[in-house]
Amino acid sequence: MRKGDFEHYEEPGCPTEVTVGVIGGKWKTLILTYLMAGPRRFGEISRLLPQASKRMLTLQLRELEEDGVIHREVYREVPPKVEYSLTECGESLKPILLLMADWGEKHVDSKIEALKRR
Amino acid sequence: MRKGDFEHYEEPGCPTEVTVGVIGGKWKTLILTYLMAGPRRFGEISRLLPQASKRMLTLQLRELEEDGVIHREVYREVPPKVEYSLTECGESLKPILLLMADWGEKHVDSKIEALKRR
DNA sequence: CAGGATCCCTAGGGATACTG
DNA sequence: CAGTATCCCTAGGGATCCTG
Repeated sequence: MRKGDFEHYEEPGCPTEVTVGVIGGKWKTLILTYLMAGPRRFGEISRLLPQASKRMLTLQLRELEEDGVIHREVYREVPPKVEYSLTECGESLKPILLLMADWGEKHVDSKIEALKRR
Repeated sequence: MRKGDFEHYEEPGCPTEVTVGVIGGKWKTLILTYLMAGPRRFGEISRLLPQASKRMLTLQLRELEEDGVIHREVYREVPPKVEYSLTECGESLKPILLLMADWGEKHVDSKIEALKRR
């Protein structure tokens, strides 16, 4: 089991915990958002998220894969090529991801103000 | 500015980053979800999230407050009483929170299976 | 009751080097 | 290109004690 992650699933708790467990990682929501537009190669995702190291990106992608929301397709070529895409389960997250993009767009200004205040 | 948090807001990036910045903390989504039902006292939230220490809860609540999604009402009584509630801005997150609860409910079983596999 | 302040530790994650 | 493997460090967070 992933450490600290949903360790008490015997007790129901709140269903939201499940969703947070899947998309709650540091970069996961952003990765999934970018994948909504279609499959992306590792390097593309890396360039879209310059703040995330390749190491972290790999780890987050592995967990998303384990949770069944993204698919990893390896093309055995030289040089190697790997494409990540949303699974059907991942597609079912679209409504959430789209609402999050909407909300962010509407509140970007006040968030920037909040950050400057600190 | 909060460390590591949206440090490059000069460059637009993805709007979703804003939303993740606000609700992306370890316990924030859960806190907000519980507050949807109405105001809650600190102790109540703490009991709803036994895994979170009081210290962490306080920190997360402060950030949610700074971001303007929750309101902190202090009743000057003995013993002290503090109630947290969603602001109007926080209420606007409801559609997202409700979708997340839905998604979690539908995928709780497969998530448990994924966890057992590890 | 609802935190604030300190001390302290570990595991999350960066940097670098290497490989199929 | 798309990772994996190591080393290494720091800051995130637990535990404890204190207070308005």
